[in-house]
Amino acid sequence: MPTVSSEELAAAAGVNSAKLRKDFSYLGSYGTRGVGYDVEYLVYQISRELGLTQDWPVVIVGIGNLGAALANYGGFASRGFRVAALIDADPQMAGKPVAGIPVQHTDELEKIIQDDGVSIGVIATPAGAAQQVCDRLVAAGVTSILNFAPTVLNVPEGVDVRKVDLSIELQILAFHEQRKAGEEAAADAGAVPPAVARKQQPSADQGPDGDVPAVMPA
Amino acid sequence: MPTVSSEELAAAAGVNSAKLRKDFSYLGSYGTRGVGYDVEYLVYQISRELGLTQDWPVVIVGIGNLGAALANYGGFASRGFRVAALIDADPQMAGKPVAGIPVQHTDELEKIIQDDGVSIGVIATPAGAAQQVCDRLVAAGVTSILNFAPTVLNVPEGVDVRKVDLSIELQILAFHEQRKAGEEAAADAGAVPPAVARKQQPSADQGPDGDVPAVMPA
DNA sequence: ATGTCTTTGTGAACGCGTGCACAAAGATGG
DNA sequence: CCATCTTTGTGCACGCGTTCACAAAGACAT
Repeated sequence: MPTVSSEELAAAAGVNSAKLRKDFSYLGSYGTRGVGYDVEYLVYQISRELGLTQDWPVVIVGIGNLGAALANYGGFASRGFRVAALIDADPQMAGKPVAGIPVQHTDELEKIIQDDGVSIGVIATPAGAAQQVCDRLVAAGVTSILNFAPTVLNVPEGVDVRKVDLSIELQILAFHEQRKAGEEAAADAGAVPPAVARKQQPSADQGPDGDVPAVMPA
Repeated sequence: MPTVSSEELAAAAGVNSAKLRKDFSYLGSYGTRGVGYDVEYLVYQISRELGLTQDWPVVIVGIGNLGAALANYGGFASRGFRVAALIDADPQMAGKPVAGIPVQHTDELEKIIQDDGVSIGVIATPAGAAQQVCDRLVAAGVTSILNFAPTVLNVPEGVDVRKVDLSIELQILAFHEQRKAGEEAAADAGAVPPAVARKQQPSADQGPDGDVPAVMPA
């Protein structure tokens, strides 16, 4: 029976082994003292907890460059996601296959969602259309939305929205870049405030978004 | 002179006003007691600190659907980013304009980076090509890389890498979705461990990635 | 000038997650 | 069956960020 110790896993992931064990302990006692964790069993338990064993049908609305890129993205299937439908407002797109899936017109949106029991929607439309699409998704029964449009969406209670702003990642890189450049100049007495000064961790940890202030101008 | 109080800003951003003031204080004392912050001045100071006032030339390597989507993305220009070049390995792409910018062949990579003094590179290639592209970017002088390919990149010390995995965001939504569905069933005595149980904050805070365990199987 | 009122900037307390360190558990060998 | 060795699971302490609460500062009216 192939096993791993928390120490091995921690080293591979670049985290502390105690933290890893404590995290696992929240899922239950799946390890064997003196031996470690049964790899196969552990993978199954974590997969189950994260929802990877379930089938998640998703719809992608807005089949422009980004929508097409998402439809072609290979990483979804292996994580339990299934592209149930591609939807676009342009009648010209209707029927045209993208990533092997025929694009359907926005008129079909409600029907698709209800028929397939879709609870997760991806919005890759222009900013102007996002809120409207969002409202229709929610009305049709979607309760989780991944938003790529540069707009803040208003949703009723109980609906989750995650916003992906591609420029924010660049922003963070530029922020560090700037700091690299000004490092010598700013080296004199505390010119760099503590909360902003810390650079990334020694280990491979890109630390969510933490090193950049939360508020920023449009 | 248009001003805002920390209280107003905090309410708009959904954060605590004290935290906001403390954050601002790291940048300096830009407020006026009894009045608030001069909007224009504050925006300028924050922009400058974040590097928005600088010009950041970036190159995008790999002009598939995703690369094209990035090239067309409007949010870059307003944040100080300028697409210096689009690069692709396919000779067929060379010269073809995407988002008004002609695509150049990978052979030109080093020259472009050095000529334009590019320090930020975006990798939107297939996974197989990513490390190779990365190495060339770094060798040519790039010190910050935004990686969309589903691979972990190896880079020398001093080079920043941020990885964007589009499926992780879906993962997080599915995780919450699963919890919503199983909520009634799991309502009995502590079936949901504390660290995993907490849902999103009362205020509009999608909280980086915090509510999902850091380690997960491939 | 003096007083009042608003809002900042920050010292201090609180809370939470991380890491340490160790006892308990189980495997393995004699 | 006992001793030893490995590795888990976790109580506890530390550190850091968030929040509270208030004194200081400045605007504005009288």
